[in-house]
Amino acid sequence: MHMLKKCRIFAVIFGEEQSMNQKFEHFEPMWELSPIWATLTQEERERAAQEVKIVHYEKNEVIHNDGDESAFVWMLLRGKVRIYKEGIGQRQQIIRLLKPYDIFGYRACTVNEPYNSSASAFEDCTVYRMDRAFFNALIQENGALCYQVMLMMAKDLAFSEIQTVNLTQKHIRGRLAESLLTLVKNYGYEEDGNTLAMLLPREDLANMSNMTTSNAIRTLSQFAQEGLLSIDGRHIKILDEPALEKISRLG
Amino acid sequence: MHMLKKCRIFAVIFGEEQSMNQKFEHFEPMWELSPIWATLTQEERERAAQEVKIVHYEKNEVIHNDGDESAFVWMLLRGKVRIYKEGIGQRQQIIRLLKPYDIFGYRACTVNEPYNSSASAFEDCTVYRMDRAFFNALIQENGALCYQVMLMMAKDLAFSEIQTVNLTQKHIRGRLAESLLTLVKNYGYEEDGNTLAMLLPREDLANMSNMTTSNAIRTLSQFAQEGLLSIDGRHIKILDEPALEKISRLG
DNA sequence: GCAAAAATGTGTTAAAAAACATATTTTATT
DNA sequence: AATAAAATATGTTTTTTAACACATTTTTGC
Repeated sequence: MHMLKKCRIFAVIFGEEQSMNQKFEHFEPMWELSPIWATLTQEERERAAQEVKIVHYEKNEVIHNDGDESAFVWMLLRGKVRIYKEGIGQRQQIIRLLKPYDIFGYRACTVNEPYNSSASAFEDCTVYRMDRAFFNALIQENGALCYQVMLMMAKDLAFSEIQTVNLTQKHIRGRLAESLLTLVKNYGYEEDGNTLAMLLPREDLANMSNMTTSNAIRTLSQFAQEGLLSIDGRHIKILDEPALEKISRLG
Repeated sequence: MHMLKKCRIFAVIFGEEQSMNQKFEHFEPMWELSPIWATLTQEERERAAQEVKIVHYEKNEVIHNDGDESAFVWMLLRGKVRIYKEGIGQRQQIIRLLKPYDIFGYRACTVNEPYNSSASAFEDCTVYRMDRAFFNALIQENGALCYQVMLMMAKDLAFSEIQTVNLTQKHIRGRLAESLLTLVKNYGYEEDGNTLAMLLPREDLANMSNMTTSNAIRTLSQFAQEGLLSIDGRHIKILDEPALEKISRLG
């Protein structure tokens, strides 16, 4: 589907001004960006400053593939990422969507197994990236970090089990309403207070909701006709969230 | 569906002969039954011997309910347990099936959240049961245990994500074949080498495979007609595992 | 800015699976 | 052992959703 392009790797910059003539954004050190890494000791932070790299991915670039030997753990800094699995006949199921400071790729690394899903960039992204060996060394030596990672996994597991039932038992309208509400919860609204702060193609909405693209388009139009939301290209204004919640709940 | 009956609680017996006049089975201490608990220190083992109770559940008894405040972590000793979620219109989705020495209820306890699924006994069961507070104290003080629990969660998470795609994208035949193979993997065969060592009603097979009971019955009959398996009531003989794998793989 | 490609929108048809109906067999209860 | 209840089996109908077709609009790459 999307081609794998060479990603650009830069040395990590923890607050320092860099001397190269390239233009960089500035990012806080990772232990300030997530409670997971706040558990690192001073010594571990120093090692992290050496080990962790900043990497950029272009829009639609594949970050890792289902079945690839796990090699890295990432924390998203800028942009949005989709985690998905290819199912039968190239239909892809989006498992979850990431926003800045979300961590991904970590499950496969903890068990030294291949990734069991793929990740690709919705838009141009910047991440912190660390080697599997470094991550594993940290979780094995630092109990507080291991505990935090376990809690993160517990959240992901709960979401996945709920998702299984949502996707298998709800009807099309319920599944789409559910996905829209998940997007609201994840990315929130623009300043106007009701436009989804996430522009995504209907195909991705379909892949989140376990339906064909045609049905995502059709059902979204229906919702618009019913006054639950309004559509302006990929800009979706949610007009009646309680009604969407009801549709989602009743299947 | 199934009534909640009062469960019978006995003091834990770690290898000692018990003096009461009731008939007990003998179980090894839990640190000999699972690598998870092998991480316990001597001091923790002594506390566990005090804290952990043996509990019995009758066939079809509910062990915990989706939404209940989490209170216990269990390790199955004898019998089989189904973990499931009620979906739309009382249709239940079996999330996974447990066999002796499997641990359950632990995810909700780690995050102090309500259970997000229900558990009930397929047949008369015996378990080791510990309080949430005790379990949480252990994983917070014992890094090796926390690491083991995290690994277990990583396995459950991988299974759940694979399951989501299986259940949403495969057709009925693929889903049923998949479930049968999961049963084989989990419970194995009787001594004859091809009779599934798990007698379960068609309704449960349907609930594992995201289909109606009628369709589970019908599709199973079809498989029998095609010579992939043979049916004798609830005894299922798998005759052509590679063919089932092919059906499962192709959806 | 223009051409090509991709995405959106909408109607129609076909396939899959649920819902329903009902008979038969098995299991549980008294 | 007799009866009731539950589970199994199977055919028919209806609903849901995918598949297909094609027009229109939007985006992308040069």
